[in-house]
Amino acid sequence: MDSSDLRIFRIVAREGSITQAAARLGFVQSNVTARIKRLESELGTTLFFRHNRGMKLTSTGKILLSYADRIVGLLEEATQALSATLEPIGPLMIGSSQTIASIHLPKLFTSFYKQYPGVILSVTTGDTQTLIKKVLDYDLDGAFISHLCVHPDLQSIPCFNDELVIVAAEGNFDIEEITTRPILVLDMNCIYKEIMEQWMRDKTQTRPHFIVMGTVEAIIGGVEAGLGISLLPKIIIKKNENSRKMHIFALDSLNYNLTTEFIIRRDSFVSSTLSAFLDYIKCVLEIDNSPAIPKNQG
Amino acid sequence: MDSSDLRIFRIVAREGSITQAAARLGFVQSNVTARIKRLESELGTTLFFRHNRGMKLTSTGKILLSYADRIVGLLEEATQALSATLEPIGPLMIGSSQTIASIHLPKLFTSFYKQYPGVILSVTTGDTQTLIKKVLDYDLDGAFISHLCVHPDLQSIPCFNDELVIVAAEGNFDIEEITTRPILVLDMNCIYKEIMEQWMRDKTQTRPHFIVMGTVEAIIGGVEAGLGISLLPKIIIKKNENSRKMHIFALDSLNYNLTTEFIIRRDSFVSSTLSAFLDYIKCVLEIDNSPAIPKNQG
DNA sequence: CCGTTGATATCATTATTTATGATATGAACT
DNA sequence: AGTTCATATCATAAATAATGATATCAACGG
Repeated sequence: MDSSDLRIFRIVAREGSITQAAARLGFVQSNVTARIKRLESELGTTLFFRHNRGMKLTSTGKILLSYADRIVGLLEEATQALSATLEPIGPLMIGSSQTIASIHLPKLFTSFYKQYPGVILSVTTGDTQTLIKKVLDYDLDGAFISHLCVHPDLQSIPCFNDELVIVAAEGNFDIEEITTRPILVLDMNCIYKEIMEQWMRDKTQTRPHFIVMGTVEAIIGGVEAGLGISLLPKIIIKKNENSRKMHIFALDSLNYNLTTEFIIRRDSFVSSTLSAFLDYIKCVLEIDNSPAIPKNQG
Repeated sequence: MDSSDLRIFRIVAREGSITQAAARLGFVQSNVTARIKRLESELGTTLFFRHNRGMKLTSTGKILLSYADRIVGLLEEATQALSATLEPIGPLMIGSSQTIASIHLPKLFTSFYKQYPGVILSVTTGDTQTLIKKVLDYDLDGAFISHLCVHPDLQSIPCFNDELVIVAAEGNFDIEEITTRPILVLDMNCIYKEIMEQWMRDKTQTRPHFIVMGTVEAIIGGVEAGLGISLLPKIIIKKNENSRKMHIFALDSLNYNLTTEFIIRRDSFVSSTLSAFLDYIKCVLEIDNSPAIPKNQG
């Protein structure tokens, strides 16, 4: 039994006539007759009494009519409910730390854009405080930040979990030695600087010397050239491991992993583009967190 | 949007994979892909995020899934509910007065039998009291009687409404004269005798003389031969008006019309054959009572 | 008695829709 | 680079639905 059968059945039941129903449906009479007969034989019951003035529902038919009404009603309601949700079109302003922008966003944005080609994406990089302010000021729809954010007007979705490693120039294998080197950071507010500061405090008595490099690429270049050491997501190094001349030290502290979360305003109107983006990142995260490919149901 | 689309959609949503869903449905993967894509384009929304491990519902898709579950559930429930109602097969014992049996039952039984060829119909004629007793004794499933029946164990459905007329031999046009004639009746308990008795009491002072003829055809023959007068449903006379040599007098009393009702036991199990028959006569009555062929809805 | 009307049923044919099979594409993992 | 495991595409085959012509059947009217 199919909903198209029920649609036809309903009209026949209401019109009390196959001919009338066919006219109403824009079908030929024989087709409607055949559909009704097929429905009856499929269900193994008589749905109509045939008489020379048309068709009249049997009690079985009346039962089916009540189901048919509910089913067709739900189908229409569903169509209504879904056609209301329009495909997202328009700008979507996302903020991000530089590291996240270079590690995670290219892939994420590529697949998101493939799904929603009408969305005009733009990424603004900056330090955590700047990004939070822009989100609060409605300059950004949302931002990826690596601090835990507890602002009352913001809500956050944990997104990425990156292993952080200390990197040093090739040949610098002595962890004690490298702690004396300057530390290359993006800016004076970045989370990597804070973590390094904390770590150095625990490890050594000396106050670390920071050099602000401005971009991730500049930091990597500086490390390779032996200017200093730095703290970076492991994945950034692994990506082009072969072409890089760096040594990796595992960071043996509690801040070994860095969680990045996506923040949005708690109150504001959620645009269709942002809504789609939120959906999308939630979906991607579920996939990435899923333990393995579930093999089941033979 | 069709229920078959929803059935496929549901499996894909649950399996999280078109390939798996196709396997489960016994379809080829490309078909499922096409159906889902068509559904999406028909609704104008994206129902799934595609990723390299399969498909994941969007929030729009989740909404549709909840509708799909309800719709498919109702379809299954309907199938269940209807397949339980078996086609009636077996004997159906009906009682009837002779007049009703000859006027109404041939047509009624013909069309009923056409609808339910598995039902083995049988008619028992008799007077009202005998029929009532047989129904109460479970010897008959039901009976057409022309008395108002108020027995506590019986319920009744009004069925036919027949105009009664007094008939006399051709040439007997004087109403005063014919009241002196004997009255031909089926039996001493029949309703026609009672009505005539009442009418004669109002009309004349003389006590009427009744002759029991046993069958309707015998009465008609007796009237034609000038043996006496009788009271019969007008339709019986009209049926073969041309071939009969009788005169019709309208009965000018309150019993002008005779109502026939179908009685059944109130309590007993209603067999599928009886249930179908009840349904059927209710339907036929609605048709006959309907004022005209309803013309509507352009 | 016979033809007309107004309904459903049947059936061969056509049109449309659905399913298939082969192949392309694409991302992740090795 | 190659393998694996997904979805997407496309020409074609198979199944299903719609059509048009015709049959049937009961009621009605002349």
